[in-house]
Amino acid sequence: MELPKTYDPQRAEDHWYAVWEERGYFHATVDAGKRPFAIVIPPPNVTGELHMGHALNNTLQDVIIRYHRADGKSACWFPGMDHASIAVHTLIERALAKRELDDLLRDIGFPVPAHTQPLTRRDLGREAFMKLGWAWKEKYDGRIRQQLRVLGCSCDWPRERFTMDEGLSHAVQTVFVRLYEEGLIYRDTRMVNWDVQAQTVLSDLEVENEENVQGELFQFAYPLEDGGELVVATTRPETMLGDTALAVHPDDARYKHLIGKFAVHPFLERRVPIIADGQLVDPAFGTGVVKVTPAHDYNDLATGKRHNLDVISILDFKGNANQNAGPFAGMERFQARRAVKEKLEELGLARGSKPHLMTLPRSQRTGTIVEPMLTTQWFVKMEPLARPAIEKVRDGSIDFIPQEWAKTYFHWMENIQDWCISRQLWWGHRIPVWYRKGQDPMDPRHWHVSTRPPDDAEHWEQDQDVLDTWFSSALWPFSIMDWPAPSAEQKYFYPTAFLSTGPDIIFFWVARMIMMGLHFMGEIPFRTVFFHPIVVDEHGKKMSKTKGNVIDPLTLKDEFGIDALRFTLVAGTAKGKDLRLSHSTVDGNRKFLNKIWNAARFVLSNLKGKAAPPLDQTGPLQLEDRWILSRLQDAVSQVRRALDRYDFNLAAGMVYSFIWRDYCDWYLEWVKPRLYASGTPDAVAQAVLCHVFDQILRLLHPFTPFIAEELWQHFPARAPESVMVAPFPQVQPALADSQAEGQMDRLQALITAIRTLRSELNVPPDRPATVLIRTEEAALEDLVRQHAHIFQSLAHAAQVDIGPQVTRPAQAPRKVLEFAEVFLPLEGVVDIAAERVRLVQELSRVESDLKRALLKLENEEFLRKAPTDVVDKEKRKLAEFQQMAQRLAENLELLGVKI
RNA sequence: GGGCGGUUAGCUCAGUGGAAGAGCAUCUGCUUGACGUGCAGAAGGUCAUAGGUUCAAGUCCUAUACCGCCCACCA
Repeated sequence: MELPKTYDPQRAEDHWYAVWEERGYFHATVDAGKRPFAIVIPPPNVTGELHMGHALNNTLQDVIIRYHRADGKSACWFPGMDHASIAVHTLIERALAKRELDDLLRDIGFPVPAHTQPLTRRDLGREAFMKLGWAWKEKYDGRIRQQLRVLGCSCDWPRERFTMDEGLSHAVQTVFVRLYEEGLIYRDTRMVNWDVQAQTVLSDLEVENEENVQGELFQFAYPLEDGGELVVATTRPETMLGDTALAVHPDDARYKHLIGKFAVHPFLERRVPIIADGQLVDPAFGTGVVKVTPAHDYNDLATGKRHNLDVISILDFKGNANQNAGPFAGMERFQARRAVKEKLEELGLARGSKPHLMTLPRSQRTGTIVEPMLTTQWFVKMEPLARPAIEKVRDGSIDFIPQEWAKTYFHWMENIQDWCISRQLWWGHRIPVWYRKGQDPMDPRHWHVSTRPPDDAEHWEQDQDVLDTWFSSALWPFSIMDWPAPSAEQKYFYPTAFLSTGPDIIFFWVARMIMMGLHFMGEIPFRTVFFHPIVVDEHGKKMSKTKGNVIDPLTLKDEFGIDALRFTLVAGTAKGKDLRLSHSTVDGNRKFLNKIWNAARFVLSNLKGKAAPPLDQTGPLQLEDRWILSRLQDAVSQVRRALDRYDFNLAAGMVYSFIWRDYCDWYLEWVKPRLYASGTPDAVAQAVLCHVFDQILRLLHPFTPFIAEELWQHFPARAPESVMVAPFPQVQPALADSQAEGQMDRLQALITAIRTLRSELNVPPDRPATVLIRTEEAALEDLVRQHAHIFQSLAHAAQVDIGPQVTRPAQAPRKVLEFAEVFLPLEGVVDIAAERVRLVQELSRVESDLKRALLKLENEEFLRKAPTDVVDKEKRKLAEFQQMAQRLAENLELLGVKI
């Protein structure tokens, strides 16, 4: 039963998770006798690696779910994973190109070519690619699952779902069909963001703008039909191959006479009209002439529509110049740009260039520069969905924490654009639309939109595209509960209680879940959304692979234990602040866990292997017993309050300070004499020690479940059989004892004063001394007399003389408190000069406080306008300061200082 | 170009309009029989700046500066 001297996390962590899971502690059922509390996990990408952000987010969810489970609710954490359509595509295609997937390809029976050339998804074909996707998924999804277990996440594993499961796919199709039938899904040809590498469209959100890129504004001249030239400026010279107009401002005197005339395209057989457009053209920018390329620019397309211009696309879907590019056809887009510039130079049409700061749109996944491209896609009309979703956050039905994110949400939702949901990919939910062969695919009369293929399938062709990954994510809170079929889970667990996620996906995911939940369930998907902080390194820099400052959670587990990491993450989760993580902070919390471990050793060694009797069956409580029990009530109430408000850092901080400061530093030290002094340990002290420690383990369990369980199991007569099923502590008002706290405060202040004197004067702590305490308070006198033994054990006071009659020794270190003066008469250790300096400093501090209080109380406005309790408090303070100042002055006089 | 945060001790952060706080780190003592992964004590702050509201401002308001993050199709 003897515990080792230090805590070894590895053993406990490897052992307990399996036990908990096997006993079914993570499983929650629909139970009318309990209140529900559900969390749905933000499904990790199936091919992903668990990084620090996951560790944080899942730890926070685990803390909350364990807390509510222990508090008697049917607490269900729904786990699952996301198929991550485009992310998986990118990974697989990259691996195919490097020929890293040959083994997997053989596994699925694909004839792997003998050569070692890069492979693409098109080499495989759709069917083989899907097989490969599933094989990939099977290979990697276990890794995530395992990593969540290592973190201690108490997920209800039998409920695990995958976004491409049959059931969830059915939910996706159902939603698509219903939205289509409601007119909220439509097909349209418009300009979209095109990723030339993945060769698919992207939604606006999947485009990341790289700011302040140094580019150039290139100028060149268009020859005019009637002679002369018009100089334009552009950052993308190659698009001139698709120019179908030159635009000037209608009021621009320089060009007014040219409106309606034509320029001649330098390379292509084309007359380019000169048009007037006040919307497009800012006369002050560049040359005041804009080349118009409707096929490759949003503004130009709008201009083209206003003026009925031709739309000539010059790029294919791979980003190469197409047949419309004349002599440049076949060139890669940037090669074409260089070639066009060279050609213009050659023809003497180049008119120089200027450096130009610009913003480059890049694909979130592939990093490639996104091309605006005119294509046909499926869209969701968002505005009608957004309206009720805005309302539910505005009226407080859904809480955002921190609140500030609501503003971001409103801003986006109120300006919401339609959502492009089709993707030219294979891995994902195929769009449930069939087009009748031989008919116009743009004509809805020849469409079959249904969760099931048409009966005469041979006459139809299904849409080739899949849906945006986030389309299925948006349904997650109810699709995992078997929707559209009815289920007891939906009735019981929906709306879920809590969603924790990163603020980076507020639009991608949170907003869309709210919209879809309201639309299809008629009810919000969750009551609270918690946006966790970004984990940054110790210098406040974002962790990134390229910076090389990434900290791997599993490495930290090996080094410090997962509980230490968990506690660090929770303690660092302050609202609105980044979470700075460093090895040293985790190490600090490892020390905290070791401290708890040793407190347990102490308690255990004093129980002598027997269970302590319950509190109410022992004798009367001592002051310190009443005090620690009272402090416990405060800790329990504050931890609960903090967790209820999702103030994670405050909850962890409270646990930390109660255990270390109150329980270990004061209480354990205080009761030692009761345990050691006489032959038999004091049963009351044992009972209190044990009771409080039992409560500590329960408080600790949501944060650091492994060490909590390991210690729980070491206690004799533990009940119940696991800390996981032990009820979370509740406040017992009867144990709150402000009198005990007040008395302990005074005793502690006196003890601290003696220690300070010793320390400042380098009196060895073990050198016994007589302590003199001068006070006018009779009650304090009694209190101190009763606890003389404590002054002995905690302050090495051989003897304590107390009372109003105590005389101030002239040659003794002294400390002045609000309610007493403490003297430590020790021969040969007094440095009178230093003593004077200290007292003078203290006096000046007190006097400045005194002055401030006096000024306030002399202010008639204050007396008239401030509430009476504030005025009374100020008066009390003034009296205290006056008394302290007087005592200090007297003591100084005794040391020969004239005031 | 808009919007949103943040700025309190060396670091990480609390802080309800009514005496500026904690934990790390630092310094000084301590092999006190749970723990040196520890104990005790100390030092350390014009609460970013400037105005304003108030009897009273770290806290509320307005600007400014710096840092960070979003959103936006300016050639």
